[in-house]
Amino acid sequence: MTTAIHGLDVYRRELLKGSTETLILSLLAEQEMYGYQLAKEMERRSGGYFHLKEGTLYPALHRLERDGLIEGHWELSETGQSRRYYRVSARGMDRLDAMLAEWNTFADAVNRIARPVGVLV
Amino acid sequence: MTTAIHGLDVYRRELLKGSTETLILSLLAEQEMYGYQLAKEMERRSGGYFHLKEGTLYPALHRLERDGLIEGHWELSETGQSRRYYRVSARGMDRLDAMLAEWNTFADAVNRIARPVGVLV
DNA sequence: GCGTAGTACATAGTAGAGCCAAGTAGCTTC
DNA sequence: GAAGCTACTTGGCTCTACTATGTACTACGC
Repeated sequence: MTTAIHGLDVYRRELLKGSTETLILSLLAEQEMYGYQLAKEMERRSGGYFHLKEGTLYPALHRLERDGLIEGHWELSETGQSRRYYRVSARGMDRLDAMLAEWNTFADAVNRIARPVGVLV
Repeated sequence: MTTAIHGLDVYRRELLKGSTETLILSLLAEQEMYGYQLAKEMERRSGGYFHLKEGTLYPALHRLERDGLIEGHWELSETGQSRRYYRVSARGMDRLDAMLAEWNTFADAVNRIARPVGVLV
C-alpha cells in the first residue's frame, strides 16, 4: 500500500504548480539555454529534487514564449542536433522580479500560518 | 489593460495550489474550527494575503475528511446556525509533519535555483 | 546491420486544485 | 420585507503537471 507516500507525491507536484515558470525564468536570466540543458541544470542545482518532465518543461517554455517573456531561436549543434535556445526578454526580466517578490510574500505568509513563533523543525 | 497584473494573479493562485491543505491542517492542529472561522483566521494571520474562497475551502475540507486527516462534527451555535467543526486526526498530524518538512525542502530548493548566492532583493 | 541508450523536442490526453457562480438557509437590522 | 452577514454545498470552468507516445539524430556494442 503506497497511499500515504502517494499523498506526498501529489503534494510535491501541486507545490510545483506556479513555481516552474519562475524557476525557468531564473535560470534563463543567468544564461541562455536550451530545454534539455535547462532541465539538467535545474535537477543539478536542486540536488535532484526538481526533475522536470518533458510534458511539463516544453509546454512551459511555449507558454513563456507565447507571452513574450522569453525569446527562442534554433541552433544546430556540432553533432547535427537542432536545439532551441531561449533567453529572457526585457519584459520577462520585469516579470521575474515581480514573481520573486511574490514568492517572498507567499513564503512569508505560509510561515506566519504554518510555523507559529517558536516552532522549529 | 490588466494583462501584466493578471499574470501575477494567476501566479499567486497557482502558488496556492498544494499549500492550502497544509495551511488548513496547520490551523486546525492548533485549535478546532469550523470552515468560515478558518477562512477568517487565515486571512487575519496572513494580513489579508490569503483569502480562501468557498469553492476552495469547502472542497478542501471534504478532501481532508475523506482522506481521514481531519474529523468533523456538527454543532449548533447559540444563534441556531449549524456549524461543522473539524479537528485533526492522528493520521492528519503525521501528514502535517511530513508536509511541513516537504515545504521546507521545496522552499530551500526554490531558493537554491531562484536566488543564487549573494543575490538579495 | 541492429538493438540499446542518450540527446532533444513535440503533443494528445488525464487528473487535480482553485475559482466562479449559484443555491440553500438562518439570523439581524432597518 | 429587503438587505446583509453568517455558514455550508455544488456544478462547471480553467490552468498546470504529468503520462505516454512519437519523431529524429548520434554513439556504442555486438
